[in-house]
Amino acid sequence: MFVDVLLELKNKQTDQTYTYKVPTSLLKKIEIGKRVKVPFQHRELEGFILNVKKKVEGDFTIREILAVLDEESILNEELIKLGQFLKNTYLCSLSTAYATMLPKALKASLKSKKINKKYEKFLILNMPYDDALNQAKTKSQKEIIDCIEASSKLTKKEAQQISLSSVSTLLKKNIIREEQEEVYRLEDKVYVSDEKKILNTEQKNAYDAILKKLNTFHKFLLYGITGSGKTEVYMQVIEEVIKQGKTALVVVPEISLTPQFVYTFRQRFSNSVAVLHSHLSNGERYDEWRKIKRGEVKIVIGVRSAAFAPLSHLGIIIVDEEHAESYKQENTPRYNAIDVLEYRAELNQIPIVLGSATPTLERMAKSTKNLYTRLELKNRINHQALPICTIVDMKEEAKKGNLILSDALKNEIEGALSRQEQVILLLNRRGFSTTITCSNCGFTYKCPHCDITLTYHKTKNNLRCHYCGYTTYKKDFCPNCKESLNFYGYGTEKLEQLILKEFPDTKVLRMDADTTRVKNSYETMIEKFKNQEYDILLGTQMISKGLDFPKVSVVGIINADASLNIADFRSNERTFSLLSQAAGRAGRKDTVGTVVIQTYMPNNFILKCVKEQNYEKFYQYEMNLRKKLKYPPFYYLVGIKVTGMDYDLCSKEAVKVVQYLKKNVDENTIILGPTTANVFKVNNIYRFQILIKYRFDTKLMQTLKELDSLFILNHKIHLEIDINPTSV
DNA sequence: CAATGGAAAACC
DNA sequence: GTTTTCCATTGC
Repeated sequence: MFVDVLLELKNKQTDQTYTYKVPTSLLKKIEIGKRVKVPFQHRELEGFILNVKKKVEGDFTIREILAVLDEESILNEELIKLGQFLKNTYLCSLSTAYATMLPKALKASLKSKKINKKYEKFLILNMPYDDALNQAKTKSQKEIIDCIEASSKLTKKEAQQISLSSVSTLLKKNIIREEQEEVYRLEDKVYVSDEKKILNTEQKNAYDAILKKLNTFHKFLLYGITGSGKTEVYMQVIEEVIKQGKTALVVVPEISLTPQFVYTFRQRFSNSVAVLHSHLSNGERYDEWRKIKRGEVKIVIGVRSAAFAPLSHLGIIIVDEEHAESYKQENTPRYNAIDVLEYRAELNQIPIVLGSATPTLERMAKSTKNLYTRLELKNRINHQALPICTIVDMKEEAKKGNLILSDALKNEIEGALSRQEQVILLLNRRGFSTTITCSNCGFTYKCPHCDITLTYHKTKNNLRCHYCGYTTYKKDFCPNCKESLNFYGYGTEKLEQLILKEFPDTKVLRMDADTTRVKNSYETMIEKFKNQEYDILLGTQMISKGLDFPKVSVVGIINADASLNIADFRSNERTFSLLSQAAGRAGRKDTVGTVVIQTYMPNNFILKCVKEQNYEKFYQYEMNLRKKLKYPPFYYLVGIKVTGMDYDLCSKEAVKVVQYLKKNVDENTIILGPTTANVFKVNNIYRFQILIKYRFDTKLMQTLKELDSLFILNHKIHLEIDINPTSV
């Protein structure tokens, strides 16, 4: 018997299976999807069995498998197909695909130590209770025996808390023995059960429409404004799916910031929920993965990577906040979780529901062509009023000397604070000031490795590059001419300082990449703000996703222009969605919220749409623009980055890539570039980019594959192909 | 004509 | 990914 093994080398050169012979001793253990240890040149490597066969063709020496590493198969038929899907769609190697799909604990890593299953030791009586009690000498020994008898499983840890020495005495005398059992690292908490809510007409219609399509592959777009009760629709559909003996996969943009969402599910479905998010340790993630694999849970809630959760008997897939950009992975494999999930829905012949208050233009457009069935929730449950939105002209404010905080926003903050309500301020830039320049000689602090100015962080009094992490210390005077330095631009640190100056007695919580580095700090901060330990929450856009605080009545957008001015075809969409989401959060329970948007472009059309909360208007405007500029949903995009340490070589190769493409793609396909990337040097690596726009091109995929293979062996130039990039 | 070094190919 | 092979250049 022979097996085809995919080695754990993520190199594209070795992206093929190698054939090994199975020694008779291991014949019984052989199964597709298990990992094996094999000899490869002078080393031992791990790999997956992808095929079992009786005959071998081809001219090469065959070596034998050394060991089978798994008791149960890791990759089932569906996961194997998902890996191939990733490879074919995003042009990555198969081993990279599987490495992305599986928990890191399953990878053979030489550097970090291996992550194993966790075991807990339990104590068990070695003889009848009465005999044990008779043999016990001391009071604490008797107490331990009592405890073992009383509880079905007493852990060694618990017993040792009574008396460490007694435990060891009892063990030595063989009165008790210890046994170990595999345990999961994340404890299951007990939740108060939550009653299912009665759906309103709109929700009921959506619910009915989805139920009608259970057990068929069907795509839904659930377009419901914030507070319209999408979650309740999801939950009741899932309830029905579980009743039919199937499972559900729910994908969300970021769990740490939506504890409420998970909490509600746990209340309703108690322990049949597994959660996969980015803040789990490798061990915890491995445990959750095994729970899912073993069929111990009915529902999985997770972020992007949960698209690969090994659930069997899938009955429904739900993607919440469909417009979120975190569904696209920005490094290899550059997959989009929604594409993967749609493929999975098709494989399983089940419905997929994509929900959003501000759907992406692509999906909204497809729903008008009935490629998605659109379900609409136009009203907020309980008919809560939408927040009042004000646009403040910062040009006018600047004349008054208000560069960061407008009078209008200051008044709103004051009002909210006096009513014991909370405030959220959004500023999408961390640090204190973005540029430090000498007005005398023009010196500016710049990163020596990147094409970017350094951001000053006052709390640590250092200057940092937000691209490569380079850090240096600030001198008090210009290092060039000894004159004094000027600070330009502002970030969250400066805003925090200003707020504390303006409102001295308030408690301000700053959340950005700098304050949330420690594990669980997101969760604790969000929890503390919710418990009203703070009055004002300020932070970068990490706080804009899925915020749900009943006591927040004022949301301030400090610099709305920052996201509008980004040179990217999606910046309008991003801004509209970001501001609408933030606005939707203000005043959710009984208060009418206020949103203040500060801008230097008060007449901007997108901002007006936000103010009116008019998605339709935004949609029409933006679709027009996209059509004119030949962007999605009218054209598909492929981005290519040519990078390398040698500027000239890089530039030459980028030109060659364009020439190659022009020769080998359909004549209607548009190829733009090469141009230098936005930040043309990062970490001393120069970056050129090429953009492909196409509608139909039967040759393109094949051409891209060939192009990719041309650069596999080139160590000086790196080529990265991004299929359907979310930004350019 | 051997020694050296970097690129390409092979690895089952 | 590491090791082996190949080939051209360099050194004496």
